[in-house]
Amino acid sequence: MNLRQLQFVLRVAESGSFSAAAAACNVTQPALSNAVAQLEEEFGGRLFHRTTRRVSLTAFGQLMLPKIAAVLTAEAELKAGVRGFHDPQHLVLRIGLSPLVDSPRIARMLEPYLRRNNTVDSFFKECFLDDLNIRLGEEQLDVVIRPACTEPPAGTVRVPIYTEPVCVLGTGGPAGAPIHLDEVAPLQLVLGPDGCGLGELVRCLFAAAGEHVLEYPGQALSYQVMQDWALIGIGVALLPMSKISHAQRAAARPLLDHQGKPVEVAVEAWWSSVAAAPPHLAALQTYLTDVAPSVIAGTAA
Amino acid sequence: MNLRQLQFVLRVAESGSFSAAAAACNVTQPALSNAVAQLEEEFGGRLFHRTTRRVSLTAFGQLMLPKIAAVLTAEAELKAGVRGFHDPQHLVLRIGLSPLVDSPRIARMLEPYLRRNNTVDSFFKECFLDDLNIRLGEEQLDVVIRPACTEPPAGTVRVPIYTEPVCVLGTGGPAGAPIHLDEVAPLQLVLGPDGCGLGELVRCLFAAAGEHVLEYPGQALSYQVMQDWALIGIGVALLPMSKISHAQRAAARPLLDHQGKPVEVAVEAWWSSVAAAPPHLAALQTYLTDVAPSVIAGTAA
DNA sequence: CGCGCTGATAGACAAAATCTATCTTTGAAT
DNA sequence: ATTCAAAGATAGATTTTGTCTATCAGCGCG
Repeated sequence: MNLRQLQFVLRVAESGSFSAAAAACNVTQPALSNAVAQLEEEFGGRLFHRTTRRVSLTAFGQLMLPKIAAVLTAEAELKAGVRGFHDPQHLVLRIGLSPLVDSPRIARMLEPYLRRNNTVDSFFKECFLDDLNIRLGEEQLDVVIRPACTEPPAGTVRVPIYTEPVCVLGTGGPAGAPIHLDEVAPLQLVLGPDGCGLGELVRCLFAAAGEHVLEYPGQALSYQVMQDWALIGIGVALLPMSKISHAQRAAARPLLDHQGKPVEVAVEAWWSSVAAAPPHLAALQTYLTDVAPSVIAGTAA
Repeated sequence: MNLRQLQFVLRVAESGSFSAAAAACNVTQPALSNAVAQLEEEFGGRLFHRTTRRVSLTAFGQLMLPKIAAVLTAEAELKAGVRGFHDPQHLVLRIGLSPLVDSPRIARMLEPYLRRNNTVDSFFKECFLDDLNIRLGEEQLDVVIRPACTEPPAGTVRVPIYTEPVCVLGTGGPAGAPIHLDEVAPLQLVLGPDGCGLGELVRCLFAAAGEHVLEYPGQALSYQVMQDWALIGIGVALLPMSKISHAQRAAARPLLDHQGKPVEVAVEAWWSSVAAAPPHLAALQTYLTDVAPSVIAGTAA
């Protein structure tokens, strides 16, 4: 038994003719004839009385026809469900954010997309990096925006969104003056909440420069606490500019790497390339790839 | 799409393994693997997440699985009809279920009946409440099992089957601790697929308590999605305990009404008192009335 | 009694499904 | 960290299935 045979039977019953049914199904008459005969063999009984002039349902056929139709209806509902999934009436966009990312900037970046797609409800969820990956994998989130410090799992698309300078607080040196990595390395570092990406970022940075990280044993529970600790001299804090409170921005010193270039944190959007993407998500992905960077940079409306 | 592919998908979902499913279907693993991949291509999205250690349904797969099962059930009914035509001893029992009911529990409840009446082939159909009523009226279903939230149409027999507690997810409060309706009322509610009975139930509940329902404008397409949304904080989800995934049962908080009593969903069996009942259906009706509640309660063998 | 219409049959060909063999990935155990 | 085993993916060969064209056979009509 297969769906095609059932379809053929239904069409023959509708049209009362094998030839007409074949034409309606875009197959030749022998193909349809064979298929029906094969099904009848499997069922152990004829579904149709055939004369060369007239085709009619047998008693058996009359009994089976509603059941055959039920199978095809269920198939149609399945197909409709597939289509409905790709074209849902209600559109939700679930965005996961690392605590490290500058969420106002992301909101600004998404504004044109959300304005154009005004039926889309967006929802932001801030979580640690591991959690972001898990939720992306489990399809609880559609897009994740996070620092680019590690490789994504296989089947992940990554698109750069923006970069911002990493600054140092608590060195005691001249406010706002750039500072080299090797000047920071001997100082004790105040680390932030683990898993947010900042710790990894700093460790990567130091490893790349061949420096050792001197970590303060305590762990600050928020970026604000890191700044407070840096202020009272427990150690120095490394933070992206956007996470430094306005009161202290002036004091923050841009970090330079061993080549004298500003150290930046690169923020990317990640999403799964294997999950089915309904149109509003596909549109978002295109938007993030093509438009978003220029919006962030301020070179587009 | 063909029936074989659908069968494969169902078996993979059941067994959680491509290899095991292949063995169960008497094909080699690559054959099954290809067939599923081909269906996924046709559907435009993955049905399963695969690692070499674990296979799990995607969100898309979770939505499509009931529809796939519906096609295969319809096919099985057709086959049963074919058998029944050739062998009138062969009897069919068609049971409609609201998505809200705990189908494993129903299967357990029916087991003694089916063991005693072993010439009866039973079929379960999951449909929305409206659909259940229509199909009962049209005699496409013999019995319907559904929540008791509305009055049945005239000429319907109703028999209580079981009740189960309604729980709340996503409140952020202490895991497992009972929570009052008036604590839930101010929170935004994530609603489930419309027509399944849950929405009606919740609205009845709140109306009875004189509370207003604050609905999240989006509509989750499955109970799993409701839980996902509750988990990421979009709102709180009200669900019968049996529909909460095992991983989250511990976190679920039993709902209490304004009198401090646990809120329960009452599940009933409905059938038409006017339709002629062949002996195997009459026996079922007696069984449901006299024996089933004690089987469910565990007070009978 | 042939004629025309319709469905069945036959053989060739093309498409698909399945098989065996092998590779790759992943999660766990050492 | 490294290794190992189990599970799914991939490749190429083979078989099966489905469809086509061409033709035959039966029924009803003039």
